[in-house]
Amino acid sequence: MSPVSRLPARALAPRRHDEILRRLSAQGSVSVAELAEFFDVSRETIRRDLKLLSDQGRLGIVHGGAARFEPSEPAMSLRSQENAGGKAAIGKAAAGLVRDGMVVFLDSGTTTLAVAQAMAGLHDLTICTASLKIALHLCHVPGMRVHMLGGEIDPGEEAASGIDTLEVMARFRVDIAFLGGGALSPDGEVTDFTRAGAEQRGRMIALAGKAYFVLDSSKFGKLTPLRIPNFDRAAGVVVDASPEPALVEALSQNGPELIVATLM
Amino acid sequence: MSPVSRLPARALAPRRHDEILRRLSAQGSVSVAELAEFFDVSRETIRRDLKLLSDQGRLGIVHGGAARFEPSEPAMSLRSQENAGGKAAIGKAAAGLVRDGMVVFLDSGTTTLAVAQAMAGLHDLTICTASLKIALHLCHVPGMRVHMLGGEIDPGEEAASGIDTLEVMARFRVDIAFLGGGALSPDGEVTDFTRAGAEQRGRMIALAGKAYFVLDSSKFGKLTPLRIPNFDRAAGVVVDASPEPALVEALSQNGPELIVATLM
DNA sequence: ACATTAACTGCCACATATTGCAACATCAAA
DNA sequence: TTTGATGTTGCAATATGTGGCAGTTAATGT
Repeated sequence: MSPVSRLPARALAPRRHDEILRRLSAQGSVSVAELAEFFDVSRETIRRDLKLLSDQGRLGIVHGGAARFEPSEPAMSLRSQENAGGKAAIGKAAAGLVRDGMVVFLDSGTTTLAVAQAMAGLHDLTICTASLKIALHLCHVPGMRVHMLGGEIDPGEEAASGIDTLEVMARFRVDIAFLGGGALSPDGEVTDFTRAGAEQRGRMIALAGKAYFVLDSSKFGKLTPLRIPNFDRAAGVVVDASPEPALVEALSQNGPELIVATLM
Repeated sequence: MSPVSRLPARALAPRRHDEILRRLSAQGSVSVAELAEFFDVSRETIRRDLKLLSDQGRLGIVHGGAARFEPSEPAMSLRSQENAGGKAAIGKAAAGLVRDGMVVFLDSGTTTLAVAQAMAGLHDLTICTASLKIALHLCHVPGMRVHMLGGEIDPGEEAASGIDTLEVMARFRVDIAFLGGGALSPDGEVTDFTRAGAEQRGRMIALAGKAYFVLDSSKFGKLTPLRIPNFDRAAGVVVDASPEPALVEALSQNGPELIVATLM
């Protein structure tokens, strides 16, 4: 019988392996049938791939597919934080705004860390961050290039800041930025604790194609002293619960879109 | 589409190499067939191009094409467990060379991480490092200022490297530096795996008041391809077991002092 | 400008690797 | 136990890799 028609462009073996590992870290498990269809190869080929990766100790084979060994270690660091569910929802919604191939800036903070963890399923991203934990986490996700911004480390944030950070940041062409913040003030603006932080975030709004703030609901009532420059030019604010109507109204006047994320 | 993507039917060799690398960094992998058709040259020619670029260490060849270089090395988390006792001894001895108030450079690697952990008792240090884990660990130790060097993150090392790293590094006045290495060769020199690594370490020897290599005994017999510039100007080599007499002799001829650390 | 040299390229033959197919063994759930 | 899906293995087909060789092209020196 004549062999099946060969597709002109076929994924190279290592490409498949990367994708398999990426799906694993995103979904926790993969099935042979699903992968075979996705790559348009036979199931045997997929099984051979899985066997190979299993021999390298990078996954475990189960009947019907494969599963990862370490049950999401990253989630651990999040669970210790408060409002973990809300942050996860924000992370998922934020990751949904990202397209393959983009250059992404991730600010420091626990909410942006949740965004980082939700991006495991995406391809070919260039990540630019000043956060040690985000860099450490994302550098192990296949197909992501991580650029760490250098500078003095702030122990509270576990992130770099200062002259070097600002300087190098400006050299990136950033498609989308996710920024943290100190509070969502009653007049519909995101505000910050420190002068340096507000300045850095304002700068990033100007640099990035689109800039989103990610804030969980614990930041709603609060007041912090510094407004963020260029706030009206931000693309949106992603939150995990709907704020008071007055706040929503005020925010809509300012410009940025309000995105309320829910768990599924 | 990018305006760069149009090329004459036939391009000179260096032009092809540029385009290949461009596609590689954009797509993660390239196939021989696809490139041959695009440049309108034979597959052999493309393979020769890839071989050349591979010899320069700029990509990795796989069956059917080439992929971005990600040598599937044993993860750092695995390596750190090997010879833990020896590394701890080295760390303690190395920390003993540091005085309060110094500016300390710490290279990436598992042995230098042990040095970082052993420095907990010291005060008023300024730490300069490219390693994410070292920065994350030391930033929580009271009385230490940590400066993270930025750059592209190498997943295997969990550390920054590249242009930005070298550039910023040079701005520090470093009192003492602790460097890793790939191997301690039989002729009494420390050698390295990669061009970039050797260059960065050689640069640091020149910059630091005193530079010490820290190498555990598993690195003794090995051979790696690149010598480290300025090695004779290093202050010493800290190890956890006495190497063969011939190696000791060779090392003493080269200059650096040999320091054998023991667990007490 | 000319000649010489070195490098590049394509073609060929042969070695190797990857993949799909088919037959058979195993597993898991009803 | 039955049944459908999944895993395993040998084999053949196709794609890819390698080295030698000859023709061509670019680079260099005179």
